[in-house]
Amino acid sequence: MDESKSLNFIEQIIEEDLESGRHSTITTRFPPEPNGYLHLGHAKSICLNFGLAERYNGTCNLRFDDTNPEKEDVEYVDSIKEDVKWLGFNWNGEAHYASDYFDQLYEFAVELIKSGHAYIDDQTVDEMSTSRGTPTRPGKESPFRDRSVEENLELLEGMKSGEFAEGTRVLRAKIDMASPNMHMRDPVLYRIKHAEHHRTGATWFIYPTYDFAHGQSDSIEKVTHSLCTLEFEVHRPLYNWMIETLQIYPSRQIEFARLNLTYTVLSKRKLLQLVEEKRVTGWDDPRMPTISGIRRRGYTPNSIRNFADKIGIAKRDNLIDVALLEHSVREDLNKKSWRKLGILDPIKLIISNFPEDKIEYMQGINNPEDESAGKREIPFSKELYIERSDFMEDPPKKFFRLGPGREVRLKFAYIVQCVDFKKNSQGEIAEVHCTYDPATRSGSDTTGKKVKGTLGWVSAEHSIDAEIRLYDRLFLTEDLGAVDDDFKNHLNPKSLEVIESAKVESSLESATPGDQFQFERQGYFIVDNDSSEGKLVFNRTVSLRDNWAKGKP
RNA sequence: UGACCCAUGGUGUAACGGUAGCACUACAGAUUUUGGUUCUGUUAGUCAAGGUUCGAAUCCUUGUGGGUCAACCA
Repeated sequence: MDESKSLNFIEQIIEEDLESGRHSTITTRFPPEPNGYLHLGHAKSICLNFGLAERYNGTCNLRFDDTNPEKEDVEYVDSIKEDVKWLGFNWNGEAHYASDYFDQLYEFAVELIKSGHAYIDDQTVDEMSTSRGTPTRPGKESPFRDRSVEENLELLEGMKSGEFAEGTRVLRAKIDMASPNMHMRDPVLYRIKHAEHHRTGATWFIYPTYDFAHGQSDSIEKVTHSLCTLEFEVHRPLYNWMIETLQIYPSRQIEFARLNLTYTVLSKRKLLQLVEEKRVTGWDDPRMPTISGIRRRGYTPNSIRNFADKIGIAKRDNLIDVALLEHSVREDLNKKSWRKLGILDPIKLIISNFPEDKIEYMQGINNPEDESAGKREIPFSKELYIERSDFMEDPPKKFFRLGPGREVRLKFAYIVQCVDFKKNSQGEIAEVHCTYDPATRSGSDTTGKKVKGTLGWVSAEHSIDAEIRLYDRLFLTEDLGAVDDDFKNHLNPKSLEVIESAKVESSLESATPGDQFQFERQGYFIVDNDSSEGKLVFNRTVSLRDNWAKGKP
């Protein structure tokens, strides 16, 4: 189908492996630590791992890398599962956990000791840190490095049964303290933690480190291609050392560049700060780049998957323009959303020659991109609301909207001409007075009249009030990776503007949370969960492209 | 001041020794009862210098620039 599409470097590796017969099928995995909410960076990885499995008829596991109990929680496990499902992916079988393998991992540790490849080190954290050396200077071997197998086994057993206090000793691999790769200088394999684990409870007093758990878990699950981000590149020699030394299934680690987005932070640590310091309302604040945030904002699974597709996979560092993300939602929503009329900042428009009590029903096209969406009836009357920005007392030539004497079409309705306007005591426009031409009714216009502008409107009497939350980018700085002061200094103070009483068309009365619409000429909106009986709350997902606003100074 | 990784328009990403293509952005035009959509077009790129070759974005060397690594985090 997409034969013509060029392959990224990982797909090339996979196809080679398939062709050479090295693998007959592939297994990938998405391995989050359940210590926070997933964000767009994870979405890239999810789409990669699950997408590859789909494409090559393989399988993709969901595996929680839960080796650090203090930071982890089931709350995160649940949200991660929900987010993966929301993106439309199904993991193979049940979710897996590194903690499922704690017994096996312990056996591996015993094995390493027996073969002389691991030892218990009693040095303090500081001692170990100094003896590890620096990237430019080799480290020194620990004085405990040559303990006997028996003693090591005994001590490990002691660590396991909780005999020793936290921090008193660790299990280390015996590799090479002079290696130019810091990760090969006798890395820590097990540390003592007398902590409650969200799944294994209090059964363990020792927990494996990432380096001892991750690769082995891949191997246990017979993961063929273990994809991770570039910063793990230096761990690969260790990953392979474990496979060779333990003689276990040879999963292959392949690294790709993580996602960076303009005007966005994608780091669990920083996002956590925003939540904890209440700079946002929570992990699912619609301004957050978390999956739960963008979902609430109105981004669709489809738009995220398309986005992931467009940004590609490579090894070079990148900074993706957030405009590409916005393009992806607009593309998706344009095809699917039903159009509605909604006025964010209303002013009255009164049609002086329209009968006082008359109500006419206009035919509204639900979606010009999809004829099967059909039409709806929209009540039209003498008093309407239009957008404040659609009228100017003294408009420039290129302004295609209303001004004294000017004519515009009211969408799906009549052409009106402005004959007068009134201001309030603050000097703001309060009312615009027009006359309409009955012969210009939409669909049966006999005049052949052409106007430059078409305006949205709602009937004053029939429209319903709504709260609309307009979101803008959370940060003002394009490349937040390049700032050296506190990233929070770059927060956009106007990232949220709440409009308390917008006027929207009456057909929205039955809208429920999660429903998505386009307000014509405005943007895409989703009904928020904060909506209650009689009070709709909309989140603006993204505005429409606006070539007029762009041209203005 | 060591090891490893990376370098293609403004931003991403292809081209696998043989015409540098695609998407986004920007700009211009056409269509339009959304200043939306759609369509057409324009600007714009191989980090540098050497080398190999009939031919180099691609291979080699050197340089330059960027990134990663010194948690009992992942």
